[in-house]
Amino acid sequence: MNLKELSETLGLSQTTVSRALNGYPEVSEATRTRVEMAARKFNYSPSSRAKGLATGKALAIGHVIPTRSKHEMVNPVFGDFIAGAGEIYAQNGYEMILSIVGAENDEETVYRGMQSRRAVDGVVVHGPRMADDRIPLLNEIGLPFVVHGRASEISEPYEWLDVNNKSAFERATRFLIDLGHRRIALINGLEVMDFARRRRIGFETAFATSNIDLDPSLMFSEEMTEEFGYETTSTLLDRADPPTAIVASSMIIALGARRAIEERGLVMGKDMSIVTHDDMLSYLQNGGDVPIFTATRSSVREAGRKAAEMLLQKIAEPASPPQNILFEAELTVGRSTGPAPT
Amino acid sequence: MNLKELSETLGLSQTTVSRALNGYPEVSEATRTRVEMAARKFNYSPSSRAKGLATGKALAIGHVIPTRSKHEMVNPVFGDFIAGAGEIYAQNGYEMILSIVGAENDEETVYRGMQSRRAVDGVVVHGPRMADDRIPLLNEIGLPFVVHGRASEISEPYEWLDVNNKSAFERATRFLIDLGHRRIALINGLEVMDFARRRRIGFETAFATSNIDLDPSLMFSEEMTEEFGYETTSTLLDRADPPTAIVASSMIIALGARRAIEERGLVMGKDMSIVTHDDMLSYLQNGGDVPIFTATRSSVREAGRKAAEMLLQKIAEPASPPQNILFEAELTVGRSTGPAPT
DNA sequence: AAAGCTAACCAAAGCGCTTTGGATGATCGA
DNA sequence: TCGATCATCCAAAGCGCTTTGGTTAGCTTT
Repeated sequence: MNLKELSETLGLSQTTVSRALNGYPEVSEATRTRVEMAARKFNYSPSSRAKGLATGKALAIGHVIPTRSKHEMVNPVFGDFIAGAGEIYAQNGYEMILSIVGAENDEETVYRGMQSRRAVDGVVVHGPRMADDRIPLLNEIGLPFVVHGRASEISEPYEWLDVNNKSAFERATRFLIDLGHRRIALINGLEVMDFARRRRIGFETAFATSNIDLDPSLMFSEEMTEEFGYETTSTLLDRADPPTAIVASSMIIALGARRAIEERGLVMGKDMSIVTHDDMLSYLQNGGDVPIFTATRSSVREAGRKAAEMLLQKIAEPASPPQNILFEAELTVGRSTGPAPT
Repeated sequence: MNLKELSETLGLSQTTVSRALNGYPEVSEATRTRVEMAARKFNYSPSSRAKGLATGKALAIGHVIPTRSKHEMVNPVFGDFIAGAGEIYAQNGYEMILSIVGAENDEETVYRGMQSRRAVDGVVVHGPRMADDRIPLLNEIGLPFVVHGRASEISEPYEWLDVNNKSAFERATRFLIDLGHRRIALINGLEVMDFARRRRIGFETAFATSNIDLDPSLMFSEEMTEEFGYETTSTLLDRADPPTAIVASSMIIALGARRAIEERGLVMGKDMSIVTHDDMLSYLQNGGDVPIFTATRSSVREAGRKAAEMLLQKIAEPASPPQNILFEAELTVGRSTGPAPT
């Protein structure tokens, strides 16, 4: 069923039917309801391609997911993020177009392609890296975008929302210091990723402001897998001078760390304290009345919702100045931390 | 830059330019290369909406992700699956449209909407349930689809690809039985999900064919979270008659189980054996020279690739009979299993 | 009662592409 | 040399919508 057929069935012009369906005022209420009933009855919805062509809008948002790391890893955070964003798109009649891109040089092609094919009205940039070249690119080609995270070393203005990674990790570290810990390890994500760098800086700042020396050999940076958490913690525990606490950059890492700890018959929160960042993923709930892990938490699903809202607003008002939102993570105390063993 | 402008720049008709770009023969090689160069130079690609309107194809595939479970959980498997599918779409000039749907009654609306808006040429059905009503629906409205998994109790033919869950779990269970285990627990996903039921049947079959009684109080079925694996295993270990082995339905569950085991100072593979199903997710590698977990493994990313290929082929040849593919999982032995303690 | 409004509708153009149905000149067979 | 065949190219229609620029009939004004 298309517009023409529907309007013929109703004995009306396409114009009137279109206007009735789109809520224009120059249509009597009587005919409007008549049209709406018919549309429902025949299960008519306007072809999105035709509508897009006529209006010049794509009514779609692109999400480009980079997987250019060693293992072509799809960041587990991503599922929950787009679930959040998807809610907002659905409410506003937008579609979500996903593009998974592996090799580095393809990235520019994908964005330019989306733009020149007019496939999307805007994009969400995932996993920003330091000095990320996607930001100047998108600004240049004039495709509206919002970044989930930030890119250091980029001075031009752009729209982003981020967790305050630095302050979160500074507070997490200080929390451990206050518990008497002095040798604290950081098991972080890859430092090409902007968030990882900010977290390290937060970690270092806590030491600096507490006038405690930090041992650089306790800082690790790799892709955030369970294996990495396990291996690193194992190595740490086998050292002559193991740390008494660990700050981990993700639940997955923390799970690996816990495995190494418990494998040795040690007790988390007693022999070794852990604070982790928790993205509050739906299948990795840090649950219980008292959470397992002490964690800096910030819902990535909520971030997805917010990012989508920002982008839709930017598209509606392209001239408005770029918005920036900084979430503050909350530090929730669980059972994985305790005073430093004496 | 659009077709009209490009053709004017070249001093050619739109027809010729279009044909040159789409590889039609009635264009001289000389002009074809001239056109291609110009297209590249001006970064021209045809508007996907206009192209879609003109050809009647959407050049897009829909993925509808249900999250109607308790925690609105996004199945972690899904990220890797679409990464696989995305590769194939990219190679064939298709776009992937994602729709996350929460409430049950919305599901039909989403599919019908995609169909009547002509937004997609086909869809991939995720997470099939028993007697899944999406299958008759899609057959009825004539939207090409392929199911990742199967739906029992549905007799009409449809296109699917699946892991042989029954045989995998039967083999896993028999493997434990051969090691001398008699009391074996099953920690499974929700049984509304078709795969979970098939796995239980495989589990039961192994017992039946070995003439061993199985204790129904050792079978558990819930959403597959780390917490569920942990709580269930904890309860099991605290029983007077704990099992000596566990068959787990996902790595996430297995991680929870391991936590419960090691928390009690027990050793996995000695005091308690675990076999898990491993979807080979990129961030949950069951790595090492000898894998940590003995597992039935089957790459969900590969499944995504295959599903995409099947669907594109179905779209190209709608009249062809539905294809069905059954992957056989491999059983790889890791360190989580050993002979039953005497 | 004529002029002016307004409410309600409509015909047709246009969005950017593909495709049908020619047109044109060059080449070829006889 | 002349019609036939090819190789190239093109004008225009059509995909399904929105939107511009009307028209028409019924009411107010004065």
